[in-house]
Amino acid sequence: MKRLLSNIKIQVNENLYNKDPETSDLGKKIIQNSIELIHEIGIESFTFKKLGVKIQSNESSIYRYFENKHKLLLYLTSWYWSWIEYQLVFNTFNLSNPTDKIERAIQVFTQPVSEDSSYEHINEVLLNEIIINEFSKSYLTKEVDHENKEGYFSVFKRLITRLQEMIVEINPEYSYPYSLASTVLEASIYQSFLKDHFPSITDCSSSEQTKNFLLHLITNTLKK
Amino acid sequence: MKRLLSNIKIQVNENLYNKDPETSDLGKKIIQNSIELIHEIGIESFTFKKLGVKIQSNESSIYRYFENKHKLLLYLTSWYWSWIEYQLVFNTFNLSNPTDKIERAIQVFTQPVSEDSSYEHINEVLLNEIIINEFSKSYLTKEVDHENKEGYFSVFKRLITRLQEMIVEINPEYSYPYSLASTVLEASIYQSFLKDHFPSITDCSSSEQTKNFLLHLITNTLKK
Amino acid sequence: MKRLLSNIKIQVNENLYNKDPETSDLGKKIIQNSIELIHEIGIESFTFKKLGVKIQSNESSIYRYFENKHKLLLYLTSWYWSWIEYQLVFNTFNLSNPTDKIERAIQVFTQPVSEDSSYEHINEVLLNEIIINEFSKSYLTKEVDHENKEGYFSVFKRLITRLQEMIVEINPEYSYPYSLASTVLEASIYQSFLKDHFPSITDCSSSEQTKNFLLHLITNTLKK
Amino acid sequence: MKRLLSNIKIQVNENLYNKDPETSDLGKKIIQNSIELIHEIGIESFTFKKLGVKIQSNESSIYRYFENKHKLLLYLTSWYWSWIEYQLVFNTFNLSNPTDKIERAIQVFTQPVSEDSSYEHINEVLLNEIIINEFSKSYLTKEVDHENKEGYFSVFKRLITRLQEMIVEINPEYSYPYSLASTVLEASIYQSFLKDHFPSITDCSSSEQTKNFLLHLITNTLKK
DNA sequence: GATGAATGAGCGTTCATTCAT
DNA sequence: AATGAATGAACGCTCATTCAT
Repeated sequence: MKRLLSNIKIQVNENLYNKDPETSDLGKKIIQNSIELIHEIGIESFTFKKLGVKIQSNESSIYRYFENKHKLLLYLTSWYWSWIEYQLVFNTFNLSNPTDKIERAIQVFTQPVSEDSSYEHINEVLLNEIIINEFSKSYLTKEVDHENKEGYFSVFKRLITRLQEMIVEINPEYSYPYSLASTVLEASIYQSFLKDHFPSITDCSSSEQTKNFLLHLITNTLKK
Repeated sequence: MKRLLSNIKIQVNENLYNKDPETSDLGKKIIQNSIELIHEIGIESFTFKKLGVKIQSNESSIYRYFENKHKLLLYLTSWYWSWIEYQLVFNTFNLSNPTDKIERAIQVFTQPVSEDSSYEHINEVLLNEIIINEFSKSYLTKEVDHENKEGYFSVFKRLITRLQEMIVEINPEYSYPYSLASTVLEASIYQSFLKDHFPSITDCSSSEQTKNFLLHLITNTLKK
Repeated sequence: MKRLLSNIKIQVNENLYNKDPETSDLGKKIIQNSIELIHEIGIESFTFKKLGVKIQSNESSIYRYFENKHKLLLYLTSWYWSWIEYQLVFNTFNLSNPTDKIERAIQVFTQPVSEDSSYEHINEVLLNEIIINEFSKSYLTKEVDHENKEGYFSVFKRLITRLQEMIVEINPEYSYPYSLASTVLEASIYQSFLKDHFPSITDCSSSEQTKNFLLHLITNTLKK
Repeated sequence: MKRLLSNIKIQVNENLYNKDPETSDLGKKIIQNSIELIHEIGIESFTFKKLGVKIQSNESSIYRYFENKHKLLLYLTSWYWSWIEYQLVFNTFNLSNPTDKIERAIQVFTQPVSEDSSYEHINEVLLNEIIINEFSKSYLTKEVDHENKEGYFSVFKRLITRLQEMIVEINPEYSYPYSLASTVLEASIYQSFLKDHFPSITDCSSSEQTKNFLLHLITNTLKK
């Protein structure tokens, strides 16, 4: 057992915000309402102006917390992946059988999200849908390399590394553990999107099916 | 052998443009330069204004061809997938062995793109990179369902269906042929992105490796 | 009996058009459809582009007939007033009693317009509503003095002069025959607008009432 | 004596502005300069861009006050009619003779406007000319019914109602008090326009004459 | 004569952001 | 710390018009 849960309080790279939104009511209001608003209108249409109207506060107040909407999106996605990592570690802790571990991991990635009462101002269900619809936009930018160096994606990469480690445990000789891990995590998001918008090119019409699809994929691929 | 090559001249859904850019010099100039410009600065920063400057023409002239930059992106991605479909069909034509077919298919998806001299005004190499960086933004929008109904993504879906058919040929009992097909095509793009920007979470540092990774994944998954 | 009907064929100041729309099918189509379109969307939203779409012809073709939409509006309003003048002269011809004449005149101005089959491509009913809604915009411009010199409003002024002459016939000593004439003609349009949009500040809810209101106004005012 | 002066501070329907221009220096500057600019170039040519240049401020700042130029025009005309109403009430207050009242009313409508020092940033002389040239455009639109419901024309309608009440006082049996009131107010504007641009169809070459014309018209019309 | 293509100019608006309080 | 006001910049688009055929 190596690293253990470094983020119990769900920490997020502190360069993603000017002022930690967790430290004030306005900050929490910003987080809560930005999740609702981005979910509702999409990140392209989302503006600090509109968020300001929603929280009945001037847009300039939001700038005290986040430099721009892109940083806010990075904050939200980082929080999400941190929260998922927490669940992954928690759920695979103490399991010795590598296959059981992988199964649990896939379960964490594919099971329907339900609200986590520990974080009152965060609606994890909506946040999950934001991940599905907006996460890739957070790295498909011209600034990705710079932002990667700043560590804005480190939680996400650590999550994939954890999955890769489980893969290696099953088959240490497999040549593409990282690629398999990243493909599986991406697929868990992607199939979810297809289910809702392009059902004709997916067989996963439930999270159960997605889980089975990915589990079968991963275990078969790793068979020696 | 069912459908044969329906798009030799690379046809694109005609609702994606106001006026077919293939029918005039200005139109071709728009295509050629938009590929270069989107590749260079990304779709977010890309505007008709900037394109107008680049082609030394007023942005209003571009509106004669495309309603907005989103439609232009859809045009370019549709063109790309149509071109890939052409290669897929061409390369798998007359092959009787299903495994050979799949191998060829994966090769088409993963091999480095080289310029196709048949389409002078289109730089397929740049276009491929646009697909990697921008394709997902073309459907991750609030309008996706409406645009899907309009048929803007039909080429892409048909391509996945072709791959799915090959998968079924290999193992007719496999439960997730569509999901496997869509996952593999998405992975071919995704791993390409990771190679360039997040090398720490992929093992594919060459197209050869991506091909082997996906081929191994697909064949192992389909083993009975 | 002085001037008689100078415009049997409803002539319009020839500087209002580049090419007489009466002389070709396209020209008549332009007139007919511009009346429908201006009536439907108002002169502000009306453009040659939209008219071009409606008549399935390029906007540039319309420029061969009219310099711009303002000239077209002037053409239509001139035509209308010419047509009204024709009816006025026709209806008051041979009447010797000045009071009868005035009554007929008011009737011409206030009675509901019905289509005149002599002019197939012109819908007089719609044109009348255009007058009500758009006529004042044709002269409330910075170019009014220049356009007045060009004679673009001469039909309208001649019409008022005809009414003024009738007023003088009734009471040659009345000091404001022109002002009374112009006020009455304007009121006939204005009350019509109020009836439809500001009913709380008019008592004329029918053309009959408008006629009586104006007739009473004019005759009482002229009483010695 | 019924209602008394409800607008001493010249109130305007608050839906006509985003932010009350009276509450800041920039707001007053906008009002003052928009009056000058609309007077100079007309409402068609008037744009927020040009106004921005004139007040050396960005056009976007003007949007903080007014949604668009049409709303600004409605604001100015509402202000004007409110100011006229104020004068009407003030001048007819305490008069018991109905004929005297009407005379005063007509005088208010026709006398040359002179600057009112109480409102420093408003040039009433120019504003009066704007009314003459642009007021009708404020209601001759496709949105008039909706805007009427919003109450944008209530001051104007109240003014006409006041005049109508005076008319009824003189002759309670007269059938068209509203139409007479609206005709007279409209005529006071219209004759003013004719005087400047179509002198051949008016006899009113001075405000004195306009007053006499209207006074004679109204009193004769109301004679039993 | 009629049309299709192209274009310059500018409109109305929004955005992200800064400044002053 | 939070906010209201102000702003520069640019976006997406339409308009009126001209040119070449």
